[in-house]
Amino acid sequence: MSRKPGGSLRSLRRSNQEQVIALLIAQGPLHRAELARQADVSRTTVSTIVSELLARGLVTESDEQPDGDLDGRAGNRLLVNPRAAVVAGMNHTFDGVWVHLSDLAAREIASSGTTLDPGTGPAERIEAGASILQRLLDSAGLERQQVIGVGVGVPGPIHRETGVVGVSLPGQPWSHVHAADELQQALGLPVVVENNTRLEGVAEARWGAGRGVANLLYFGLSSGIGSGLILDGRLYRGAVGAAGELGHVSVSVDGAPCPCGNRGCLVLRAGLPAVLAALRPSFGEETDLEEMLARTAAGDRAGEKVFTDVGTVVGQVLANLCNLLNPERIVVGGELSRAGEVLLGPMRDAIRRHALSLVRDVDVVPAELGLGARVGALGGAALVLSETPDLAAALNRMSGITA
Amino acid sequence: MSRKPGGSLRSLRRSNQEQVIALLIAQGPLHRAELARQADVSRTTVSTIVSELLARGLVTESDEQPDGDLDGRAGNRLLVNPRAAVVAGMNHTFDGVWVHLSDLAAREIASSGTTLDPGTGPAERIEAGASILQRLLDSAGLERQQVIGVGVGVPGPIHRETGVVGVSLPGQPWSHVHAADELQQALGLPVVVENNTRLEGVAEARWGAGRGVANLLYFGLSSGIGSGLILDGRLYRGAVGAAGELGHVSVSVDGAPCPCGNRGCLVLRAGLPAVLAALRPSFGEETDLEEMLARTAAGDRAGEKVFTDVGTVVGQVLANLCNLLNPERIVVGGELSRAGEVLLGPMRDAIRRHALSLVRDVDVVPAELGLGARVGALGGAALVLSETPDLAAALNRMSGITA
DNA sequence: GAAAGTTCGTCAAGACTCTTGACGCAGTTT
DNA sequence: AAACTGCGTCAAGAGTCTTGACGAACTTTC
Repeated sequence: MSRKPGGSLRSLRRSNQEQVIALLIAQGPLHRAELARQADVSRTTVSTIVSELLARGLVTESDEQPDGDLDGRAGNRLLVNPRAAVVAGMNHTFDGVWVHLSDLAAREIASSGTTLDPGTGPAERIEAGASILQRLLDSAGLERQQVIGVGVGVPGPIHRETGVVGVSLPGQPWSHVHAADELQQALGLPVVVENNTRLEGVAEARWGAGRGVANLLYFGLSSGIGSGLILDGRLYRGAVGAAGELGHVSVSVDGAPCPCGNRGCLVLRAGLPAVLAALRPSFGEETDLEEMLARTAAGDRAGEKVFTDVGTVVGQVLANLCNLLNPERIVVGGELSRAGEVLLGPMRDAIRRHALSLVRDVDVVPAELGLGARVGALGGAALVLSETPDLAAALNRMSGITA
Repeated sequence: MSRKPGGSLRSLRRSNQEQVIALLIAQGPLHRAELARQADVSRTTVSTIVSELLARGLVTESDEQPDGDLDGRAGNRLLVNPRAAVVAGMNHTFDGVWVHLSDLAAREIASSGTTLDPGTGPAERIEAGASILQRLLDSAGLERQQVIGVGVGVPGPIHRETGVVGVSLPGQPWSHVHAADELQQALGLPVVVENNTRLEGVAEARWGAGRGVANLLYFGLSSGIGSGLILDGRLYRGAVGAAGELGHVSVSVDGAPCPCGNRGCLVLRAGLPAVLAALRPSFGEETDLEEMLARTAAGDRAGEKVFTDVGTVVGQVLANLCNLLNPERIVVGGELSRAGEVLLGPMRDAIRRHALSLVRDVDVVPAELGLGARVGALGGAALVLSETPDLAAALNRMSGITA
């Protein structure tokens, strides 16, 4: 099925090493006797394994005292060396690129980004990302080989097999770029390429409004409308990696024609340009989104009306989606999500009205991690953490720490 | 993460046993040297493991000659004893109950069913299923303990945690029955309860029109409209087990009101009663579905029109669904699927028109396994096969064969 | 038809890993 | 201070796998 579990005696040893590492990653500081109990091996065996891992620098001995709540001698607590191996996320948006470094326990090590001119080409963007990554690694005193993988976000749909970015809007820098290959070459590290919006969903699922939820829909409401589906705890991509394109779900069969070829697409009703167009008549051409949101929140009737309409139409789509996927929670992100309850309220109402009673008991909550390229970079790191089949094995393959 | 892979020396042995069993289940007859190569252990070790498994009756030595295509001595080929462990499926429909017995290599051992009066209550239905199962076991010379699990289909949605059947239509026998508990007690075996339609999807995914497809939508078009989602190779259930209720997806926001509370539900346009109502004016009250389908297939224009309309409306829903889930294939089953191309053609057209170009490259094919309770019973067995985390381990837990 | 070549299955000896039981140590309770 | 509890390590022993060798069975070549 998976990796060979047994095999020779040597692999038994390796397997036990990995189990010790996995326990330390998952549960933090533990002492040898506790490891022995949980791994169901003798304390002696744990001792020999731990001493080897200590020698290789993969784990370290913690000197904190564990607030002894039991009798007897307190054990020497061990933890995975946070410097032994890390994961990275890198998110390319239209504005720029952000890079995030995390340890295996999902704690931030470093995070940084830069803005880029809209005209910047993909090669230059990749270069910028690579140099930020290198800078973060240097400042943390880490070697390249200690990066288990990089989760990279780019705009647009990504073909699952080939890693090529498809076209969503014409004129965007990444169209038809073989992103997986180019990034792999530029970074010299294992790379997973994903859509920005999906990565935001992955980030919310691990650190944000979707913590601990197995079936989660992240709904990104911005100039485009995309989504990230976390189903049974894992990111769902679809056959060619195009799952979650909610913007072109049709909300009225004979609605306005959309550049995509379909009619009545949701994005024509609820995308940022459409919403701005609906707000302008009441607020004037000069007002920016920020202020329109503020005035709507303060009670502006015209603004409320616009967001009620948007929330209702989105809620109708979400109701159908609840019938189909029965998610436990829907996390709403993207620029428009800053409208808050004036948008989420009507969404909840529409779901309550249109979804089956069995599935309508779904949380609809705003995203927690904010906006911008950083969120997707968090998601990239989270994706590597969740999709590396065995983090412990990956860590165990690290030969040792040089420093 | 999963089962402890290493542990003591004893568990190393067990782990190697399980790997040998897993190879034999997955690849059929193999000889010892081949097992040794694939399991990456020495031939000596395989020999000792195999001799123990032979003694316990879990594997048998095949006497067929393997058509030696290589030099050298031919090995004695081994195979899992088909009598060592089996899985069962049991499908309760409105008409009756069907039971299916399969070995671990997914080969049919026995299959049988009976019809039941529509007024029959759940307890009696369970009793009928249990006695058929017992009869099949007896005729195959199998003990109860050799059944790894039973996948049971019942009509209506099933709550994931509690196993209680929810209400879809009033007056159906299973409403509010705690199916999981009652079946478990009656059968005295591990039970997984699922919705009929989902099990049909699972059956098509393993043996029918969805073989080898990781992302599959089974679309059941009958008096109700349900679906089974196979996502990344596994049955998707949703947060409370209600995923896939496509019948009450709304196709027009201000359509006719539906008993479910929503408006414009798909089932009001494409469910069997609605289709029959649309066909009657042209074919008369006395004609049955069978004949109407035959005459439509023979070129009846009025019939064609009805199925074109149904296919188009369904296709519009499926197009949205393709945008959301990007499935690789859609398998259409249920009674109405017998209409064939006159229904599937318009579905394909609608998908081509309304879905994004990235996702519209989806196969739309008819179900292959036919209709009736038997298909769901096949699916029940398939579900146990696919959801038993480690079949080899389950088999290895069998103490030995009595006969 | 015999000899050489290839591969299978098994045996005995040796290597490696884990466990058992004992001991000293560190901290808590009496 | 003494007793108690639990941690970490050591030495001896048990268990599993591997190595290298052998005879057996089948194919190819002379």
